[in-house]
Amino acid sequence: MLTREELIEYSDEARKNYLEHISIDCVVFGFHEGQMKVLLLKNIGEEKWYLPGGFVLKPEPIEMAANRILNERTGLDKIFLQQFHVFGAPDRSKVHNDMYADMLPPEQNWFSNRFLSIGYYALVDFSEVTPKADRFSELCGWRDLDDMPTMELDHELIFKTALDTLRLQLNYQPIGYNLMPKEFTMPELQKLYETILDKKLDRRNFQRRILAFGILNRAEQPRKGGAHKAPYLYSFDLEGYRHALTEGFKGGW
Amino acid sequence: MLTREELIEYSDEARKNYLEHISIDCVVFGFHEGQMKVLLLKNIGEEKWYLPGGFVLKPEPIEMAANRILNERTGLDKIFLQQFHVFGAPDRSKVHNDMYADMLPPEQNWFSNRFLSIGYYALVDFSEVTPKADRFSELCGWRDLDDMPTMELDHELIFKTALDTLRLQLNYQPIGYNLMPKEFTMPELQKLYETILDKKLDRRNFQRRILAFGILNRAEQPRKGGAHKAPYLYSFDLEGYRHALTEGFKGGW
DNA sequence: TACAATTGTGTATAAAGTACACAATTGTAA
DNA sequence: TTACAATTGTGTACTTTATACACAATTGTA
Repeated sequence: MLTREELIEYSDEARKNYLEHISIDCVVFGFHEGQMKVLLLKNIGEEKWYLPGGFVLKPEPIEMAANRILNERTGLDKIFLQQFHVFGAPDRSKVHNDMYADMLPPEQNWFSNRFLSIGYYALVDFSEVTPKADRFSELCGWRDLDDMPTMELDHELIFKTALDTLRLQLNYQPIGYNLMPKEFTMPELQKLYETILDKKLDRRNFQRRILAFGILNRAEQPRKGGAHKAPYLYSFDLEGYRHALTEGFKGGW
Repeated sequence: MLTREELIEYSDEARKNYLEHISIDCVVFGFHEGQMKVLLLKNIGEEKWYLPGGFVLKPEPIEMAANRILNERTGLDKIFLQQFHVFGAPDRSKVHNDMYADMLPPEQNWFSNRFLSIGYYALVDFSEVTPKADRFSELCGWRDLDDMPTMELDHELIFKTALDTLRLQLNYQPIGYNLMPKEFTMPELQKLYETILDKKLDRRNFQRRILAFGILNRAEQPRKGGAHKAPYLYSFDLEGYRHALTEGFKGGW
């Protein structure tokens, strides 16, 4: 929550620098210890959760805006980003419209604007992220996919749409290069797929299918030290991966 | 091209009614006599082609805006629309920015704005469309998919992205209900698929596969009068079709 | 040293996709 | 009237992909 003076300053700055009526919201997926995670922000002093988001600078490509916004939250530089939908209901920013409504007249108040939000989802390497809160939030951090809090505005819809899109893309694109560490075992990769899809897959059939895609390289040496039989280590074959990204897996027709 | 007076009037009206920085562009697909068609506009007195487009009214849901814009061009009421991408390069509206640049100062000139364009594609019944030009264009009409002219702005990119999206959706969604007349023959439907995909399909395998989707009903009587053997008539089974639309065809995983 | 947990690999069966052939219908030209 | 070309309806063999399931090997622990 801003004071009146802060609101004036923020509004003036925003109007000067950002495109009006346009915002960006990001669903950042990470994967850690067999759990799919999403990056969320929590308001100062309130149980109000949000997706990380921001605005587009007047001369800035929207893709770059999404990158900049996420760079501020994660410290990451080159982020795998996928635009997936625009959310354009007229009342979607109503909560924010009302929040500061009596502090400042609408023509001066940035938060009185109607915003269309461009949704991006990001796949990031969990271990390389250092979550940083923004000026409105006391907390920026990971939440488990199966333990998401209630979110403000239409952020639950945005999140759900992102997840649906990700699940769909699993059918014709490789996933994992941006989510897994350099080297990983087959069961670890399978866990990623199972978490995204929220269902169990057959271990043997998964291995055959994934290998048939031709996007993995097997290391010579298996991982040692752990309990149980030492599993082989795999890494993504960048050439095959990129090819699969552009060409897609299966023709369908 | 507008006169200075018209530009002033247009700009003032636009600023009053529309959300700034946001536009909508539509790729309207129709199918007629075995040819896929796209609805295009041509500027008055110039060989400049555009996709039909428009702006979003201040209190209007974007989906409704797209519907309104297309209703004005086609006369159609309930249009199958699919949002597919936002085009947000800063220089994408440069041609328009420059066009009226010396007529009016930027802060008053609507066309000096940067616009992000939300891309929608539409599938419509060719025979029910009555193309109507807008105030900037002398001509609104169909062009064959394989005979598209060079287009202005980034409209070629928008068109190409729409077509790619449509081809992708063919793999997990039924297509045709919005494009075909009530009754049609199997070869006619096959032609639609072949046109979209730009490749030949095997007649017998196509029939089996399409029928297996469970979205077609066969009429009792075949079509008569034509040359050659009388083909059966089919219509879409609305229940099955809707089910396939929401559920998708094949799981993949 | 037996055991539980986990990994690697193979095989039988079902389903889906692909390639291809032949018979039936209809208007047209001889 | 009849042969013919064009087109439609249907079926079958073969290949590829997907699914279900079993057993042997490895590793730390009790």
